[in-house]
Order: sequence, then structure tokens, then C-alpha cells
Amino acid sequence: MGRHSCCVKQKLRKGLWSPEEDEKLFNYITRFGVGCWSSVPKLAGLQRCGKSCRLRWINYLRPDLKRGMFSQQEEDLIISLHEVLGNRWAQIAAQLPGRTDNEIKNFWNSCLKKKLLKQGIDPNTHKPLIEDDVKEEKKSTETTTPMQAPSSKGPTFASSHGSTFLVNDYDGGLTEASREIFMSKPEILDPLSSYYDFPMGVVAQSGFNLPVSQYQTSLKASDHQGQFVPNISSYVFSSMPSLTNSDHGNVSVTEFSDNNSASKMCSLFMNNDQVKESSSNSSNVSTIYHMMENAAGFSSWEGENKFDPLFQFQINGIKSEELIKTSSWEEGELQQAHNSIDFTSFPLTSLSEDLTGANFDVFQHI
DNA sequence: AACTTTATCAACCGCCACGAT
DNA sequence: TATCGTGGCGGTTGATAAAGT
Repeated sequence: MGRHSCCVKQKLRKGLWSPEEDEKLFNYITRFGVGCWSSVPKLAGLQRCGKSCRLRWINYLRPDLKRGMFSQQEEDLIISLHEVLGNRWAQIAAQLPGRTDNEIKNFWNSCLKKKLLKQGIDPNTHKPLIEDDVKEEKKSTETTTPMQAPSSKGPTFASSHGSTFLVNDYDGGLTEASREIFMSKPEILDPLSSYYDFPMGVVAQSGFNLPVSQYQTSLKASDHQGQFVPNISSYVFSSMPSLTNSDHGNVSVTEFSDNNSASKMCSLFMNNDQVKESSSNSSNVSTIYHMMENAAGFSSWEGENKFDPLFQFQINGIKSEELIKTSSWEEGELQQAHNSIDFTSFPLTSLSEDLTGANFDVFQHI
């Protein structure tokens, strides 16, 4: 049979992640950044393979994940992009900030495919289905094709964060422009650009649909020199596998709006009763971290009541050998991490430079 | 209430590409 | 050139919740 997985070979843990594991991984990555995944489990004290850690971070722990229901715009964009890109979920995800390829893939397979079929559209070809096809499709909805034939139902536009691109021309052919945009130059579409459209400093609105997850986060945009500023406003680690939206309840946001975006303070208050309820409903709840942030803010975890210097190095994107030297890492590991940290893959790296002096406070540990 | 079916989604598997040696 | 380690990707599985009977 096939190869043994790395987890089997090394007798590592598999399956669902515990809140403790999440915390360890999150702690590690936020402090030291994303470097060599294969060394992460060892350094973070996890009995997992590097691949598993990577996946957990990308699909679940990353602070810039949007979570929650897909909006109609997102849904439309996914369909448009799928028409062009086929099952290239990673490329599709690159156009939807805060969404993971896994999430989009699941959404496609569980919802969008069926939706299109209901509308009489072949989810593989995006062409109208004839009667027999509908029956056939319903029998085998799981079959997919890598690259779809162009649509013949007229021009198709894919909207990506304020910009709309012609994907198919009237003949149903994929336009050269769209090929260029979606396939050769994916970076043209700033995956974070849609956040620029968000109201300043507004993290969440009342009734905001928080995800069915152990971990929640929200983002805000900043017009700060056009740079994206992630807003880590709330973290909840628990072992509850799926808190419902209503479990998280209403989230209220207060915006302090002065002219300095760096000083904008967003405060997020969770209803105390809801917090209590969430906690008491699960005896497994191990940790609830509730963080608030200032405009540049990010906080270290409870127990380290100071901002970690290496993290500061990372999030500010400033080379600082001095800061690194203060880390407790072994010399070799440090150097390796220093060399291997992928700043572009970490969402906090694009903080604008004028935020470098910002304070990183420890917020509230519930 | 008990059981079955369906839907959802986190996580794993296996393959591939790429860089280092 | 061959081999190995690693990261990334898409397909698939399996656990769980929700809905249906």
C-alpha cells in the first residue's frame, strides 16, 4: 500500500486539536512566526507533525480568518472564479481574504454545487443542464473537472474587492485579460484589499455572525497609508467543538474616532452572561482569552505580561538583531527561524511603519 | 424517544514541485 | 543526476450535528 504518513511513522497525535494544542501552536507562531513547519511541533511542544500544525494554523488559527457565513458577494465571486479556475481552491481562496481553500472547497461541495444544480447549471462546466444531465448530476455530484469549459451564456464578470474583471467574453471564451489576472498575476488582486472598504475601525456589528468555532477573530481595515491592519479583537479558545452563532451572541463595538487611525480604539464587549454560558456549558473549556486591541495593537498571551521582542521584530517587519538576541531560543534555532520566517505569510507583517512604537498590551484574561 | 439519513466541516492522505545536498 | 526533506495542493474521509421518519 501507500506510504506511511509522517504521523504514523513518528507515532504522533492525530485527529481533532485540543484547546491546549491550539494555544501552544498559536503562542508559538505569534511569537516566532511561520518558519520551518517541520520544526514547529518540537519547538512548540506539540505531538503533531509539521504538516498538521501548518494546516491547523492556516485553516483555523490564523488571526486574519474571517469565518462565518459566506456573503452573497463571496458566493458570487467563488462561482465566477470556479468557472475560470476550476477546482483550484488555493487560487480561488487567494481572491477571498480571510477564507481558506479548505473552507471554500467545503462550501462548494456542500452548498454551491447543489445550488447551481437547482438552478439548472452544471457546477462543473457552468453551462445550463439539460434534463438528463440534471438527473445524472444529482446521481454523482462529487465528480469534478479540473479546468472548466467556458460558458456560453454571455459575459461573466468576477468581482474582486471593488474591482470587476471580465472573465468570459460574449462568445463564452476566457478572455486573455482574465487569464492574465487570475492565473499569471494573482498578486494583482490584493487579497486584503476588500478590507479597505470596511468602515474605519468597525470590527463587528451587533448581531455579527461569529463562526461555529472554538476560536474567533475579526478584522478591521485601516486606511493607514493603504496598508492592512489586522484587528485581533477577540480570542476564545475552548474545547467546544462547535459553538453556535448564538452561543457567541451579540457583539457590540465602540469606535473611538479621532483623526489618528493609529490611535483608533475599537473595543469589543461580549455579553458577560454569554461568556459565562459558553464556559459553563462545557466543562472542557480550558481557556478563554479576551483581547482588545488598539489600532496597532496585538497582545501576548497571559502569563507573559510583556510584549515579546521577537514578535515585535516580526510584526513591525524591522530587522532587529538586538531584539532577537533577547529570545530564549537556542542560537541555532534562532538563526534558523530568523532566516526562515516567512513574513509574507503572516498576517501581521503589513502593519504600517508608523505603528512601530505602538504598545502591545496584555488585555483581559477571562 | 429511537433510529436513520443528510449536511457540514476539520483533518488526513497522497501526490507533486522545488530546493538543498 | 539522484535522493531527500519540505511545503503546498486537491481529493477524500470520518466525526458530529441537524433534520427527517
